[in-house]
Amino acid sequence: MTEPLAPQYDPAAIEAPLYARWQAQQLYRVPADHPGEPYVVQMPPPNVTAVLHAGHGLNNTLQDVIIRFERMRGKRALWVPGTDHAGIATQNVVEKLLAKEGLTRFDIGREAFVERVWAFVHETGGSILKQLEALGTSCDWERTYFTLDADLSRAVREVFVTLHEEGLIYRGKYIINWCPRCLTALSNEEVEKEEADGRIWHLNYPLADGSGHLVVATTRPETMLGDSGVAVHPADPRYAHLIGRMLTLPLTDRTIPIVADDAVEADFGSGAVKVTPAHDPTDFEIGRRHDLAVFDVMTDDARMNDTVPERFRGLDRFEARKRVVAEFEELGLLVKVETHRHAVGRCYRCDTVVEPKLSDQWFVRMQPLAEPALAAYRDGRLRFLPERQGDNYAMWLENIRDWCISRQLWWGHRIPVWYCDTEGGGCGRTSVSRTDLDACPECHGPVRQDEDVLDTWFSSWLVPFSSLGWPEETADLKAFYPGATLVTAPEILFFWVARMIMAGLHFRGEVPFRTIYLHGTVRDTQHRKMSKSLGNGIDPLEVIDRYGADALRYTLVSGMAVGTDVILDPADLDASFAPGRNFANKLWNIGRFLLGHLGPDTPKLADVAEADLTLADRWILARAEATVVEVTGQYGKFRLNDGAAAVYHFLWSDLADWYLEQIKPRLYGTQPGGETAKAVAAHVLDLGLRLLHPVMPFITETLWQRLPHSPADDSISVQQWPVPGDARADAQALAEFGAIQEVIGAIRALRAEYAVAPGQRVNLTLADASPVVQRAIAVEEETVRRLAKVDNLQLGAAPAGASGTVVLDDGTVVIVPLGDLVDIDKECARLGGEATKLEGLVRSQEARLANPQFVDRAPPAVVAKEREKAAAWAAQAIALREQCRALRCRDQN
RNA sequence: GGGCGAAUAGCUCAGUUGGUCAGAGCGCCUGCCUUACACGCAGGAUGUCGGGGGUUCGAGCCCCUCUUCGCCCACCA
Repeated sequence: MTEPLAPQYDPAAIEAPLYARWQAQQLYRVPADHPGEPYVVQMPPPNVTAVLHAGHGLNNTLQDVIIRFERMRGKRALWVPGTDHAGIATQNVVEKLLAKEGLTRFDIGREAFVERVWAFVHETGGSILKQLEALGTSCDWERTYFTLDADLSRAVREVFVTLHEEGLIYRGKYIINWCPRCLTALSNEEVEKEEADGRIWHLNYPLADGSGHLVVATTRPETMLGDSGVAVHPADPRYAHLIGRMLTLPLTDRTIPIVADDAVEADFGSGAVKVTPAHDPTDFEIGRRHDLAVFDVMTDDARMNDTVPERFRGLDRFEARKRVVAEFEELGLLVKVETHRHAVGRCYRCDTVVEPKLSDQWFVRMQPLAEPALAAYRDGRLRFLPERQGDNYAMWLENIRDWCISRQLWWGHRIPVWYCDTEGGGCGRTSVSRTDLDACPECHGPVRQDEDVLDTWFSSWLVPFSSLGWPEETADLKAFYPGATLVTAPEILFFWVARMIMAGLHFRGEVPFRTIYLHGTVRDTQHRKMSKSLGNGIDPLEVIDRYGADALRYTLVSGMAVGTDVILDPADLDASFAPGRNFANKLWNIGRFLLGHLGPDTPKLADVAEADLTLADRWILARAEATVVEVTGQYGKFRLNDGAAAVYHFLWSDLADWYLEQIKPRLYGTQPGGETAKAVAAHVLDLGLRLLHPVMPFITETLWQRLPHSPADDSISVQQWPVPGDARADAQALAEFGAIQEVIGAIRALRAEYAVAPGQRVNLTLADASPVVQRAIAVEEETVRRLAKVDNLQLGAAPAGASGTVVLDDGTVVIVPLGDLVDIDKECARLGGEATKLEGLVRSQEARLANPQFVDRAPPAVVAKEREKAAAWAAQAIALREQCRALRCRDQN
């Protein structure tokens, strides 16, 4: 792999072959006995049916940057990939496919359906992992897991049975969230609340004895068919006399009692609440307290069932609502309708309005699991980035509710519970078992396994240890648990992150990771989340195809500050990915130019005599040193964007714009010292490439392999991370070459201002040159001549004739005689203007320094600094005025 | 209803403990195809740092308040 670089940067041509090579070399394979301190990152397992989207791209890029950085730092860096069986999501996908054949899952039956899903998963599932490869992800693919694999299933079962034994899993009849489209229960977290403008109907319920009526307010009139009471607040004087009396429930032949309950808010609505125990969690509790009857009036798909009067049966809940309201109106029992803003819960998978439903489900008692998880946060064992996310975490744990884990689905881990039915002549025993049961352990009669499966998250909350072989005490488990950092989106903080922490503490006694980096979301220019339905998504594969994975990665990383979103314009990929695309192209050309001059004979920096180093050499080495410190610090703080920006600046501005320009004559052989320049250039490019490698792995590898001293068949991704001392700190070189840059900049600005033809050479006089400038010019005069196209260069007094002038911060006066190009009056006006500005600054500065409050209270260092500033400005202003006078004076001669 | 966050150049955002902090990238303007790169080079313009008050010798940076967005949580039917 050492052919010369192609003239054109073609990411497609380098990326895929490199990835294949890394895989073949098993660079990211991490056995348990791998050297180094462990650093483990668990990839948030994408849904097995998922297609790569921008969110995956961002999430996995960030993880890859972190893992590559830590790997190069000598850690035993392991990144564990996997996929999630994604119960509801996957089942929905396959059901849709079936629907195209005109079939439902009930038509083909459970066994055939599950087979069908497996076939689908084997056929198309997991392709997202292939897509991740295009990003350059350096995970250990040999460890790829699937949450329905036998070993992870075993862990799931072990956890279920253990928690059950500990009394932390129970079954019971409660109001749960029910999705009438998916036909399953959902956990609280799986319901997305959405504020919506709704209505609230005030309905008249007549007293049974005809002596009056009571008005109830409801947002869901259709549920009145299931009412079994009306509740008022015990201390509400309006209704005190009615407590205990009976009402006739309209549209039905039922009589229901009026009860008093603290749960009622007297101020809201009419102060009287209709109680529907089967269709509302609060009502369920009220019903329990007052022993009210329970009327479930809906089918699983949210139609009115046979318990309601015939004319309502079969009606969808929203149809039924209209019908009920209409009938109340006809009967003159509709008092009023008001608009009302309230939260509506929707299924997070299909967006259907969730129905509170009374049913038998399995739950995990969360309080005992939440307490240690909260303690781990409070005592600092967990760290959130951004920090404020920790409050979210704590708040959720403090108000935790039991977790409904059973799902009425077919795709997932079947609940390991077997019933010995009494109707079948059995003993009625319920068996919770680690192994499949064929017969009742008690009476040896036939058993029936629970029909339900477990919530998808009941397997993914275990992956920090189940992916490492648990419940076996494997070498992997010892070597890689606990992990170091979790990188994910805040959306799954409760679904996944918090639960992993609870499971980790409960089953392993340690938090599964220490740092939780919750990154932002990729959004469009209107700040909308990218989604398929909005059609505003960016396809990472298309971006990779057009600009390369490196360009995608750099753009994402550089746009991602901790705690912020990344905004990209899906309609303008060119503009969106310009930063990464431009930078990658620049790097390619830096490589093409520099590597073309380097060869096997290029000396190592260590073999270059100190005395041979020019100021420019020392300067770029000092810049490299500073960049090593900066980038290492920023990556270490997960400020990946700041780290990336620092390398960007080093490679583009310092190396390409200045150093490479400076050494050209030495490279071309028109000046001596070529070998030294090559050695320095090779050295700092090597450092820069290492620092950039975590962000742009492909192009850095490509260039690095062509550096003179890179071992053959080696990879930059397993090289050592640069450390301070790899280059060298040199404040003097920074200052002196900085002065050269200032002088050149001043000349260029003058040239531009006076429209000096690009090829035209000018003369230069440096008056009042500071010591730093003098020292710098003594050794880099040629650089100034060449980069600013200067002919004669002299230190001393201003020459005769019209000239342009710039006064540098250190007082050095840069004078470029420009003859006819200069309009003396204009130049004087310009200089005078600048002088006036400076004099203004000096005056305000002097006022400040004359203020005893400031001089006494501000730290001496600050005061001294302000004094220096004032002096420097004053000197500059004087120099400007002086130049103006000199200009007019010379003009007269 | 509660909690949290954000408002800085045309756009997307940095600005970590108050004293060169008014910055970067993209876009824009001017001039250049200078034998690595026009996805480039050189130069340049642009901001009462959301409004108002306050603390301080000194405030994008701290406090109060208002306005506008966003996120999370929530059993007032």
